[in-house]
Amino acid sequence: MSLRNSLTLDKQEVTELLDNGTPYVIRFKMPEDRVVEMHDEIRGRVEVNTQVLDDKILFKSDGMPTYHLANIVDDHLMEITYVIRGEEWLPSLPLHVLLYEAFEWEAPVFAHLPLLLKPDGKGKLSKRDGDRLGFPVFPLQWTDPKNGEVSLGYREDGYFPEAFINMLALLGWNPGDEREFFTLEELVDTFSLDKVSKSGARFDQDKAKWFNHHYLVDKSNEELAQLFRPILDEKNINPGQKDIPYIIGLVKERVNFVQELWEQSSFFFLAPEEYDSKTVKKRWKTDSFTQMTELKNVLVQIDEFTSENTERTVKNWIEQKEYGMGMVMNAFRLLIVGAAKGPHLFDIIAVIGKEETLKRIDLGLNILGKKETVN
RNA sequence: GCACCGUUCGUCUAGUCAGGUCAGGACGCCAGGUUUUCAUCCUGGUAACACGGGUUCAAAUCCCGUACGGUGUACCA
Repeated sequence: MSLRNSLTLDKQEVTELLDNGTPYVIRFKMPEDRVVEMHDEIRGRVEVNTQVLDDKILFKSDGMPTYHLANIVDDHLMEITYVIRGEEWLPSLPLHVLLYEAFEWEAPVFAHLPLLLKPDGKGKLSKRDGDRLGFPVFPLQWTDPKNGEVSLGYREDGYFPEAFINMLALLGWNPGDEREFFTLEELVDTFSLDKVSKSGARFDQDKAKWFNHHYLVDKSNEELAQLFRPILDEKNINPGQKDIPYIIGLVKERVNFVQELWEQSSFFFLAPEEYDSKTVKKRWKTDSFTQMTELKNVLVQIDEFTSENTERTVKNWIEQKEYGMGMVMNAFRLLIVGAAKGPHLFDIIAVIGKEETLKRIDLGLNILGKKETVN
């Protein structure tokens, strides 16, 4: 089967068709049998025989150039020296090289980057995979102007720009040593095409989270407090005199994202509304009611309600009474936090203050009551 | 189908060009330690050279083949 064009038609037919305004395209006449030698910065020498290439369309029937032509002309005019693009363009490279050659233009250096693969299964990552698996594939949230479809973005998911960039840079590239944290500036200095790997890289959400955790912990408490404040507003929390940066400092190592800060710090602002049933079962024992009642009396007498002071006093009391440290502290934590989580308990009660601490003990004592028997 | 590209722990990868330490690191996972809880943190562990030939004293590394995978094969980019 051959093309019906100026090469296969005789001159008169061609003129006739042209005069009649018959739509036509302009193609690149591919050399018959030639081995095109190309160089890719990442893959090295690549060869392909023109026999397997067809006469590509350069101008569409509407007169507009195709990507292939426009790309070469545009890059040449802009004096582009490096073309760095995804591996899916590699099969088009011979055409592009031949086009530069036909124009007698100097071709730029080409580098074809490995593809980002979907986390499960095979194939390159697509927007649909993100929607399906619940993670973003775009750096920023994006709305398709055509159909209004919204795609998730890493920024909107709570990833820091520096964490995202760091994570992405290491997908398909590495510095050749064991460093793995890079600022943008360091990447600019360190990145080189010859360290780019050839095979596709699968995105790993766990590692992305780990990067974010690293950068989050690295940020100052003040900066994180600024980011956390809108969340408090949203929850209608009035922090009063509470030192938000200090609180952030106590909990930031336990989270990967700013938005997770709330569930790790809500008890600094609100008394428990319910008590985690598993923790109750495990930590609220027969003696707990009595011990907590006694503890309350101990705490009432402390004037300087600092972390160090309450800790010393409470521990002395526990030793004196020969109660179990774990026994008392876990029950105490349950009353203050409502669950078996959170930072150093004495730090927590120092923040919420003596009055609130006593209130929460009363509240818990009322709700949990006295456990009569051990089952 | 054809062409091109690729293939080291579950994942990201070092090592391959200039063959020669029990194949190294990180994430994850597991165990132990620290701790009043959870998390962090520390220590340890788990786990890979796709397969088959060849070259060589010696192959993850060089050569050939096979398998598998990816991409491309649009008047898209």
